[in-house]
Amino acid sequence: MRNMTIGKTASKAGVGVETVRFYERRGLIDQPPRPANGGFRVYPEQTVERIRFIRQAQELGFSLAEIDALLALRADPSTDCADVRDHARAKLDEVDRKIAGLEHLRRALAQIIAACPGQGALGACTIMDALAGAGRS
Amino acid sequence: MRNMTIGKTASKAGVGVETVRFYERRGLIDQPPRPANGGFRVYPEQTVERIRFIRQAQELGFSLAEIDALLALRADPSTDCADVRDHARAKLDEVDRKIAGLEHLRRALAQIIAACPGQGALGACTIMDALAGAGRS
DNA sequence: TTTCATACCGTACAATGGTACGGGATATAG
DNA sequence: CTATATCCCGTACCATTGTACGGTATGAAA
Repeated sequence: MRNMTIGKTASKAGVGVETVRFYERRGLIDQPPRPANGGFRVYPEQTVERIRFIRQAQELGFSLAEIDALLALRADPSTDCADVRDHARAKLDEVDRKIAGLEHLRRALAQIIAACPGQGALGACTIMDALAGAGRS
Repeated sequence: MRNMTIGKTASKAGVGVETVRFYERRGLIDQPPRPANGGFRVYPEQTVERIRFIRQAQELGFSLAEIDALLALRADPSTDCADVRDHARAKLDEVDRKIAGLEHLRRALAQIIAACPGQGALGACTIMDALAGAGRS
């Protein structure tokens, strides 16, 4: 099953053909060898694994730009495991910050909902008041 | 201070001039009266408040499309406060779902970081293993 | 040999919320 | 009167992660 076409590679990796070409343009996967001038791309099995790496990292919240960096780390023989862990930690911090922001938002929303009388004309709608910034400085 | 130019209105509302025109194109704020044909936009004080409403709602996590709906509710005399509360509750649910997703992610990241030996060659890097999908089915 | 799937390429489009630019008109201050 | 600020409009661009399309070439199977 080695030396696959792009379609075979894409389906094995669980992505679309266009996605593979997109990753190639993005520089996330190597230019595959092409017979002479302009023939079909021929992928080694390794490429499937590389695409899976990309998708897995995406599921862990890494952007393609960050995955670029992870792949560079992986390719560098002088990389220590601690370098990789630093990236993971930075991402964890980022996730924590996002959660904190959303929880802040959640509290604000919950509060204006709790203060809402639940029915009646808009003139007495505390949510509309909150949106209009009634309590602004 | 009524009957302001777009620049004055924008700065009072705390946004850029382009943003005001963008909101107008988007239909979020009314076409302001224009003297005869093609003169300058002249805004009433009300517009400043409307832009503030938009920004406040954005801070509470509403998209411009959702703010469209809120503004329509506000303009409709038959709107009951409960209608507004429904929107706020739907947004709260959405925020809750986002938080849950991020917490899921957080756990996954924390787990691979905890399993990391913290130093050493990449061959033994459990984070890289996790990214490569070592444990895939 | 004909047909069909698949491959190629470049470009445009999707959603979001603006920002920037170019060229021209006008208002306000000095 | 002149200079500068501000306004006008239409259009393109920013970032992100792909997806879609049109036209063409090629490989493989029947």
